[in-house]
Amino acid sequence: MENVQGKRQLQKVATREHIIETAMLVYLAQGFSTPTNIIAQEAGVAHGTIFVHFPTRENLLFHALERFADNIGEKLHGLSVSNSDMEVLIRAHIEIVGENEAFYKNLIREISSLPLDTRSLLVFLNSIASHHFSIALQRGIEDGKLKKLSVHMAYNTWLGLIHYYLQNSEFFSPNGESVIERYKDELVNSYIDLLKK
Amino acid sequence: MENVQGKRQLQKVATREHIIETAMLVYLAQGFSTPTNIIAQEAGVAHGTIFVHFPTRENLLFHALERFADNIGEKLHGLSVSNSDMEVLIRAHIEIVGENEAFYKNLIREISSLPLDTRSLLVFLNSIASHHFSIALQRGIEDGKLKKLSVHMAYNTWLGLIHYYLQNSEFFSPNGESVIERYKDELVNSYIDLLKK
DNA sequence: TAACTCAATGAGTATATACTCATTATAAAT
DNA sequence: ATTTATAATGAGTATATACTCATTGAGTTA
Repeated sequence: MENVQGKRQLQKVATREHIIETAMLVYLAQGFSTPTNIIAQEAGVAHGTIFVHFPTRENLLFHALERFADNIGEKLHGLSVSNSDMEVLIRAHIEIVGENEAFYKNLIREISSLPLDTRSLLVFLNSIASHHFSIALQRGIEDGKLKKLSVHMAYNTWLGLIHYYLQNSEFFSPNGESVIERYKDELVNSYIDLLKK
Repeated sequence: MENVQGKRQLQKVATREHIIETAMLVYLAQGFSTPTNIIAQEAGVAHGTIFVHFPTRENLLFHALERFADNIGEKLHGLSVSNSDMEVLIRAHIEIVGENEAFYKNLIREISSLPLDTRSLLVFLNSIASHHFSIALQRGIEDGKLKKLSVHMAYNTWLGLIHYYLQNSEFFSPNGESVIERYKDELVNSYIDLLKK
């Protein structure tokens, strides 16, 4: 009976899981370069236990980030359901970003210090959003509502704007309030203004 | 005779100067978090010599960044001379960014790990550019060439776009070529398209 | 010339942090 | 019941790096 797992194996899986989940929480609060000893402490395990389950710090980071990316990726896929109108789409998009603001903020700030394999996770997320964006822009152009613009540049402008606010969030929201929550209407409205004929 | 300086004092000033200039070069090539021992090595002085001239690593960093900011700030002031046309202005602006691409790239990537006093340097640079931008936008709106837009949002959109390309430069220019050189026309043209009625 | 001052040196200290491994306690197998 | 396998431990190791300080040797002053 191959599937029967003893207490040992179950415990091992549970510990690994617990470490990943703790790491995700700690990364949100303290950034992705939080040392392994802090994560061990928060998880209530010995420092060495981390390395029983993950060969390196980067490996743990990768698994935690992958899980974030999976969650958000699923939400982004859902954008397609009914949104071919640009304004509706980017409003839904910024809503998702807002729900994961801590993740995006840390990712954007630290991405250049992250290992290469983790960077591809952001590329993956962007490519999902990009696809829906492309369809909505084409539609808007065909309907004569939006300017004829390069999809590529229009999308990068939108991402650039959001990233700029996330990266400089203490400047825009000095008290630690959510930047996206505070500026989403202004961001969506002024971006749509730019796209309109 | 107060101004007479002996060999000693001259030497000290020269060494300090040499360390700052070396640091500027090294920072451009290796990023602003290059360790002090590397800078000492490149400057051909002992590691301890760094701390004869600067109390902390951050202090050296501050002096080097301040010098970058002064140089660029002067160029940015020059934008005012003849540019009240938006397209001319942002083309001149991106030209200056391109001339200092390595500096901007490192600054944008590492700014969240830099000490607070150095961040104000970027705020300072942006406020100079922002002033010229504001004038050009008002002019364009009054002339009926540009949409009525919030100066603030229009400027942040432009900066966001440039920062996005700088931050993701290996993605846009995988071979290490200058991103700004390669994309400046496309960036200026598509941004101006967005502003036009 | 002798005494003194100080810029520069570089070996040494302090700290942070990733990762190792002998040991332990408990589950599993005999 | 005894032996074996292994999850977890935590003290220990290795490395990076900011910063210190006693020492040196050349410049300055008396």
